Amino acid sequence: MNIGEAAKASGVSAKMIRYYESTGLIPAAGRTGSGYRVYSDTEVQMLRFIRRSRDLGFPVEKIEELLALWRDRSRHSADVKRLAQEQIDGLERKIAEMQAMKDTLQHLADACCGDHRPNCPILVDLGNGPMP
Amino acid sequence: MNIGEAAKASGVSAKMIRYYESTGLIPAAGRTGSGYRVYSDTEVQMLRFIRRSRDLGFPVEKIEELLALWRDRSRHSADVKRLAQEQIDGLERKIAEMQAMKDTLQHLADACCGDHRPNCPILVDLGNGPMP
DNA sequence: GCTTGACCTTACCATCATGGGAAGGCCTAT
DNA sequence: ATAGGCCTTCCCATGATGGTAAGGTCAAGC
Repeated sequence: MNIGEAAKASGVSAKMIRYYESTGLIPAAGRTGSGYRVYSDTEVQMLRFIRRSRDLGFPVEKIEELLALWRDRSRHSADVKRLAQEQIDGLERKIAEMQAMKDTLQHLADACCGDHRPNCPILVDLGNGPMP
Repeated sequence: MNIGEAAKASGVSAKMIRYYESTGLIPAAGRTGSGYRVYSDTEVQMLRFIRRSRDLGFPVEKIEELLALWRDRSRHSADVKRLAQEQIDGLERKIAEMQAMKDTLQHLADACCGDHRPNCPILVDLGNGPMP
């Protein structure tokens, strides 16, 4: 399989496959005589693992740890669960932060009549609102 | 007021004030004879407006529009409300996305016993889970 | 065997908002 | 006068991804 086929099969773009190789997240792929990268099913599975982990929001740094555990047949599932829980907690924090922004904005937007007049509580808040 | 004082008074770091000036988000500040930037209360208020807008998640690009409306005394509040609503919608989308990630992870973590054994449904999912 | 088009390679640039640091100048209090 | 704290500009880094350009390769059709 060349890089384009591996990309289609894994859902990771060719560009990103090369990037992951350059940063050491995945080992350097084999090459044909003319320099094309070659991928086996095993390597494609690893790429799918990475893709799925990215889809769940794990940063590449954490995926490195996940991959190490994946390969380690004597891993403790507690270590995997801990990484997952940390990710859940991080998501929770970001969600709460964005929900707070959204609530504030919704409150302001509700108070704005949104017509042709210049009068606007949203702008008033942005100009005079609470300081950090 | 010099840049350090303006930073303290507005909550925007000196670094970012210079950056906003370099990108044209704010007009170039006046200078003392020796080249120090000088800020008036009006300019500090504009910086606070920016800071508050950033805290509500607006990208700088949108803040440019908000600032223009802020200065425009014949604005239509409908335009402000539209910007706010777009921001609310964007936040909503990101929240939903992250909530879906979190739910999936929670489900997987709940199924992982998290002990010393290597057996782990989280890794199984990452390796074989749904394709994009 | 030659052309064509699709693919591969590397290398560089851009994003977006922010921080870090270096090298050098200015200002104020002692 | 000197020390330390502020200012200036300039350059680099982040994180994950996309774009583009210049050049090599492969496979299919003629």
